This record gives sequence, C-alpha cells and structure tokens, in this order.
Amino acid sequence: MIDESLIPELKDLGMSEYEAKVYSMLLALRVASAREIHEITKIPRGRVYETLTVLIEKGYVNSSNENPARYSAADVSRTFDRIKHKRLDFLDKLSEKLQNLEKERSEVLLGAYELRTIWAIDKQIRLIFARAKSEIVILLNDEFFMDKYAADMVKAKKRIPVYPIIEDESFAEKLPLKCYLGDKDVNAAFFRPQQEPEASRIKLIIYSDGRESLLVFDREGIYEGVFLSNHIHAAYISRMILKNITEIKPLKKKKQKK
Amino acid sequence: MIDESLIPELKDLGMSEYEAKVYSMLLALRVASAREIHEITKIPRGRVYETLTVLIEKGYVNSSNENPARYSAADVSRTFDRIKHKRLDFLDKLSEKLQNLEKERSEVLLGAYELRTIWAIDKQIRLIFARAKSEIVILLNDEFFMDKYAADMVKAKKRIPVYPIIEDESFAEKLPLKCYLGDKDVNAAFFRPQQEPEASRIKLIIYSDGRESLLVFDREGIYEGVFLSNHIHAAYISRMILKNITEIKPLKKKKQKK
DNA sequence: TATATTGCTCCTGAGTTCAGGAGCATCATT
DNA sequence: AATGATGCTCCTGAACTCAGGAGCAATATA
Repeated sequence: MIDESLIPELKDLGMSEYEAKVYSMLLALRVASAREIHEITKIPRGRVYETLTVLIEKGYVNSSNENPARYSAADVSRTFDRIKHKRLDFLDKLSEKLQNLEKERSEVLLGAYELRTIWAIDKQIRLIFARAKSEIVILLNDEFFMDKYAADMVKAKKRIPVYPIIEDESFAEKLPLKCYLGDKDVNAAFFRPQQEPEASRIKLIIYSDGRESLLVFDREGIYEGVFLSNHIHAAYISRMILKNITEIKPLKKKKQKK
Repeated sequence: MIDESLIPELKDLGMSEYEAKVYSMLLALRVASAREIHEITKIPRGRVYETLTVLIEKGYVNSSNENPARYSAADVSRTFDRIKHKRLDFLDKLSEKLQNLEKERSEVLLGAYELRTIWAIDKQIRLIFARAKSEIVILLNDEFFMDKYAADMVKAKKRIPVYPIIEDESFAEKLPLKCYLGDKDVNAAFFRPQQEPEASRIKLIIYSDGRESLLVFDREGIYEGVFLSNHIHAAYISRMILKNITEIKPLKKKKQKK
C-alpha cells in the first residue's frame, strides 16, 4: 500500500482494519473490482463485499453498475465535509442535552453548586446524612421533606446529635424524633423572610458538621437547591442556632424513642 | 440516574460504560466524592479512581484537592468546544493526507481515472494484464517499462495474443517476445508527437480487449497515468494499429520462445 | 450445457475491551 | 496502636469485535 500510516488513523475514524485497507487502497488505486481488491489487499474475497457495502453506506465509496462492479473512492473533501458536519451536529445536540443537566455554572472555588433537579437535591441530602460526623442542624418548613427524611434523621441520630428545627410546634407530631423551636431571629431569617413577596420560600436548610450546608427553595413551584461545601459561616450559624432553640416537650403523645 | 438515554450517546463519544455513568452522574449530582460515586453508581470503588483519572485526563471532570477529594463535571460547553476543535483538526489533517492520494477528480461517467503515483500506475498495468481476455496491444517507448513488464507480457502471451509495438527495431532485443514496428502514422501520433516541445512524452500505452486503455506520460520527470475503462475508441484504434504493424524478425539472436 | 466468476451470507476462533472484584499501602481519626 | 476510610493497582472472566475463511446461489462465459 502507498502509505501504511493511514490505516490507524482511518481506524480512529471508526473503520475496521478491512475498511481502512480497502478505502486507502481505493484512494491510491483509484478504481478496482472486488476481486482485484481481494488480490491486492489479501482480504478474503467474500468479506470484500461486506466491507465495500459498509463503506458505501458510510459514503466513502461509490460503485459503478458494470459487471463486474467497479469501485472507487468518493471525493475526499466532500466526504470529509459531510463527516465533519455529522459529528458537529452530534456534539452540539449532546452538549445541549448535557447542559440541561448542568444548567448553571458552579463556583468551584467557593465550593458552591446549584442543584436544579429534585433528584440531585434528594441525593445530596442523603449524602449529607450519610457523611455527617459530628452533628446535623436541620431547619424544616415543609411536610413533604419531613416525611421524606424522617427515617434518615432517626438513623443519623443513632450516631450523632440531630437537631430538627421547625417553625410551628404542631409539626413536631410529624416527626419521630425530638424537635426544636427556633427563636424569633431564626424564624425571621429563615422561616418568614420579608423580602420577596412569594418567591423563594425556604423549605429546608441543613448544616452538617459546621462545614457544609444545603438550602432548598421553592421558587414558583420549582424546587431549587444550593449546596455549599466550604461554607465558612456554617460553623458560626449552627452554633448560634443551637444556642437559641427550645426543645419541644412531647405532650400527651405516644412515647418517644429514648 | 436522571437520564439513561445519555449513556449510549456518551459511549459513542468514546467513553466506556463506567466513564459514561460517572460523567452523567456528576453532571446531575454536581459534586461527589469517589465513595459516593461508588455507592450511587454501584461501580466497584477501586475502579472509580481509574475511571475518574481517565475522565480528568480527557478533560471532562475536575477534582478538588480536599480530603476526601471531591469531583465535579467540567463546564460542558467549554469541554465540548474543545472536543469539537480537536475532532475538526483531526479530520482536516486526515482529509488533507487523503487528498494527496486522490489529488485530481475522477470522471466516473467516462470511466476515466488519473493515476498520480507510480504505484497506482504499476498496479493498474498489472491488473490489465491479469484481466485481459482477448488481446493486448502495448506501445512501448521506454526501456524502464520494457524491463518492468517483460515478464507480464510473456505470461499473458500464454493465454492471449500480445502485441508489443516499439519505435526502434533495436528495442526488440530488450524484450523476450516477438515485437512489432508501427507505421509512420503510429510513430507520428504516439512516439513522436510534434505539439508540446518537451513536455508530455508518451512512455507507454496499453489497449486491452479493445475496451480499456491506459496511457503513461512523462511530464517533466514525473510519471502520470490515465486509465480509461470505457474507452469507446479503443476497439477501433487497436484494430487499426494491428492492421498497420510489421513483425520484427529475430535476427542472429538466441532463439525465441516458440 | 459445463465451468468459472461474482455477489453474498454465515461461521469460527483469536484478540481485545471492559465490567466486576480482590487486595494493599497510606492516611486520618480514634 | 487500632480501626476504618481512601487512593490505587492488578486480576479474571464474560462479552464483543473482527480477521479469516467456508460455502452457496445467481450470473456470466465458454
């Protein structure tokens, strides 16, 4: 063959050994019948037809309708333009799909990541429960989340202190573990923020080990999360919160877990 | 996972199963440690590191230097721009290389193919010898080609008539088979064309079965060939040539093959 | 009509890729 | 010092790809 170094590159393009051999041979030889290709390349005669069929389907090769058929390589620049555009389309479409998953930029330096799907929020919350090592402070303002993570909280409490803080005493009945009420500062800051009228209601905040925090908002019906892995304020905030909370005594209800 | 359909597409991009799983998981989850990736994707924990290393090398993933290390997906649009450019460069370079083989357009309808390399010319000549079924008329004007194809001519002559036509009687000694001289028309048309002063000297012409023909020129030191597979004039030309040639009687030389 | 060639399909076995897992040294936390 | 998590390396076997080849019907040639 005229240039052996082409075969590996054509393979990188997605060709098999046979395809690469036949194609480069046809480019050099310009035109040949199946039998001739077989004799020059030593490819089994039968397989030459399959190989040519694939190359024709991929648009690399043209066949004449003589008998025996003559095969020649298609115009290279046009062929490669086509391949280029096909590849670019594929990459653009895939890139777009992936960006739907990614959506917003992350600030890697801050260790801040926006979580745009309920799936990502849920997974990250469970991961926090799983890796917490000293304490968890969790502010809850949503029955959905209370139900969802009740089991995780109970499980975590076997290892480390867990402080579920709720706005209203009545929520305590929803949760199978000891709950706390925040002071007016906590309520004002987290549960009843004044700023935006309806948007961005906080549903849940977790502070874990005084290092990480995760916030879940309900922004016009859509849950959004922010995960902060290097939250420098988290230590201070969680300490202040714990200083100013009130344990809710279980009233005449079924007995608590010890 | 958030969108299973992505995995096959990422595989098309050149990722393995593990790489595709880890990458799409990281895109959805935003950030995770190796252990967490292992737990969510069920990929063996040990293999997660290799997979991540590959993804980092390919530029899909970034790692933080915390302990344990946190991994996150690199910016998608930037990553894919990079991949795009890399692929385009590859395709452009390969396309250029291949066009060096191809060089000129072929006229498929005419069945005309320009042969730009001595390799292609040689191969096509031998293919003509191999597939000729009724006769070969070959005009020779170059010692190099006489030596080169002497054996092919002798071999072909065992099956079919072969008419080597030379300009000068003295060339006959170079060839181990009966040779012929053309008349003045043949000489004028093929061996001593007047037009161009020095360029385009004809070195060799083959007419095969009155259907195909192949011409070899020496254009300023470079051999160029033209192969005509549907040469409608070939039948007439070869008949006229054969009508007007003179057999060269072997003089006092070693005896010819019968 | 007999023979060779063509066009095509399918099978096999070697080689490779890769999912899945075992194992181990190092580091961090008790 | 002991325990457990981390970062990493290597092994194995299943699945797949693909080179190489056998075989056969349809067509062309003699």
